[in-house]
Amino acid sequence: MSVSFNEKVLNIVRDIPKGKLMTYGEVAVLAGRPKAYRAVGNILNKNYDKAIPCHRVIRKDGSAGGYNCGRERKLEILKKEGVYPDF
DNA sequence: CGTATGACGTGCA
DNA sequence: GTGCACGCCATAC
Repeated sequence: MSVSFNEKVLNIVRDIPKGKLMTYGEVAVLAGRPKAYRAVGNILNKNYDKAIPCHRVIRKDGSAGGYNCGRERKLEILKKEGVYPDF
């Protein structure tokens, strides 16, 4: 394994285009571990990077979940992006 | 190494 | 629709 699951997740999340929403499950699948959605959240939580739009990663329910910078901030950004999860 | 925790997901009452 | 329990993976202690 040249790359760790952690790097893959961060890479995928970082590659999320503006106005696009992704769920932890989707990211986990693209990372190669469809059942590691738990780990995906943990990785983002501990490895939150400024270049990574983790605010574009939400739950399957459409809920924002959480955000290191503040859950409200996440919703604010999503709303600004025009991708507000109004499910 | 084993237990506990966490930005989750699904199932059942 | 809401709440609780179980399962899954990675990290921390």
